[in-house]
Amino acid sequence: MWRTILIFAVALALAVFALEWLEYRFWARRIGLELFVPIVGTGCIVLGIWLGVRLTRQAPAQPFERNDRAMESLGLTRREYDVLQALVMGDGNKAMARRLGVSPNTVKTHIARLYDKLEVSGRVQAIEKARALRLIPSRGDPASPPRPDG
Amino acid sequence: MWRTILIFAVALALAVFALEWLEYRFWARRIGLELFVPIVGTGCIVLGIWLGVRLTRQAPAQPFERNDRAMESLGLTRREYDVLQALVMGDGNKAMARRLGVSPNTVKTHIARLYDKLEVSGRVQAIEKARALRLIPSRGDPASPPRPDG
DNA sequence: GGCGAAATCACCCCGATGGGTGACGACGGC
DNA sequence: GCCGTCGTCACCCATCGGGGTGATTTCGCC
Repeated sequence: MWRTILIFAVALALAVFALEWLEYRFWARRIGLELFVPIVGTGCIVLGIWLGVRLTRQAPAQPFERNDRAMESLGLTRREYDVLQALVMGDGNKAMARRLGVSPNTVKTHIARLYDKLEVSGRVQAIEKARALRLIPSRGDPASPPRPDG
Repeated sequence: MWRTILIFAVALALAVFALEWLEYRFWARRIGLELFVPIVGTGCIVLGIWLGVRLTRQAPAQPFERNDRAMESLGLTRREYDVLQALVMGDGNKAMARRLGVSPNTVKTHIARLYDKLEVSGRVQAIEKARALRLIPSRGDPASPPRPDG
């Protein structure tokens, strides 16, 4: 909000200086006030629209960043995060085991720890909570950028 | 885009009429051009910002409309949609039965039909597909407006 | 070398879940 | 009246999923 006001003030000052630079008094007498004021108004409206668009567009284009703060506060390990991602695919434990190249029993262990740390019971709730904590992207989120740690 | 231009033109015309109504020539002479033009400019910039905000904020805030076309092409019945909604909550069959006021066996029947129609197997996949078809809102979607048949 | 965390796997138990079949009442359309 | 759909419920059965315990290996760290 304060940023908005600041930028607005700066833009206004710039506009005034620009008008001064254009010797607006001369032009106002030359072409007449009836034409000059609408011209200035048009320019200011365009400037305002640009400002408004500029200031309000920022939220929609976030490409999903994993909430690492929540990651470590929960103490999620690498492997638990792996099974979380496999969980989202709708895999059964057996399919997850194949995907991760481990035994189904191992998958079960990781899932149990995952439920424990997320304080949920059941796959659906786990996915729901993981999305709420932004550990994994929600439907419609843009593709996540590649990250060095995987 | 055309709507933008139209609204812009209308707003500009309104501004001109407003200035006319205020007898701007009188005021321009009265308080001086150096003050009058910035005042008009300020007003126009505010108007422009309002327009810009107004015009750009509507695409991201679509309040989720259920895809009724998919609903009927799948042939989902009322009750099947009910269990779908309960499914999203992460309920077990027993909890769903309590929520809907029917027997767990009935819930199982509806769920089986639901899986059949959605061509999935398992709760997670069902929710995923339902979201993809926009039968139910995704995480982060605004609350759905009340619907007479909903 | 010792320690702890992480990862792996096995086993048990039992309730939950998915798949299938059959049945009954209600309701609307022909 | 007959038929199809919907909603409801019951039963069987096989598998899956969640909870718990215990064990081993691997790895980094002190």
